[in-house]
Amino acid sequence: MKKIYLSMKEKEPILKIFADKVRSIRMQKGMSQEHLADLANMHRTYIGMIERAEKNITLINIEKIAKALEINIKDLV
Amino acid sequence: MKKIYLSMKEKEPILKIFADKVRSIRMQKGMSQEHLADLANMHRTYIGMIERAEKNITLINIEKIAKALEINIKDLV
DNA sequence: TTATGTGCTAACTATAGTATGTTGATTTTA
DNA sequence: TAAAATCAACATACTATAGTTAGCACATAA
Repeated sequence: MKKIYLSMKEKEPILKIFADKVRSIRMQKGMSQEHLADLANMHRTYIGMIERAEKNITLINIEKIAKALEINIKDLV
Repeated sequence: MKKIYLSMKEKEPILKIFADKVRSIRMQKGMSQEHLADLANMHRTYIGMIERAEKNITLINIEKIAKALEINIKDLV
């Protein structure tokens, strides 16, 4: 039997808000997804998934991204 | 072979901060873990784990707890 | 063309989320 | 004060999904 992986296809509003903030702040800083990923010690494609609101990110990773973007966590939620 | 479940034994600072905020706001409102769990549509023991900083909570659940406590997400992070 | 940036599928491993049950401490009430 | 009820810690253990990665497609730029 084939497993199906949807992972957040329906785009929870809170994830969409988070996603948009990450993307807009990253672009403001002229940073590529890959560069942000390196700074946050994450994988390029994971940042992509976050910015497409496809993953329900955990608090520890929210903090990692905030640090990489040099902003306060509060400004991401 | 026996599986070992440690789940966040080392208490990440960010989780501890979150945990303490949930607990203090919950107690300020004279609410039991069980009552908060009901309001947030979660299990009693899960709230306990969060308040002991044993789980790396996801953004959707952060929002659920904030709503149950009638506060802004920003005040939890 | 070659390099850079992103989207997207797929698949795997680690762990978050859910739940049951026991213990012990404190509070309430009979 | 004994019993009953309430509250929370903690040990398991299962299932769902977050986290990580490889690889291909398709732009646009240089």
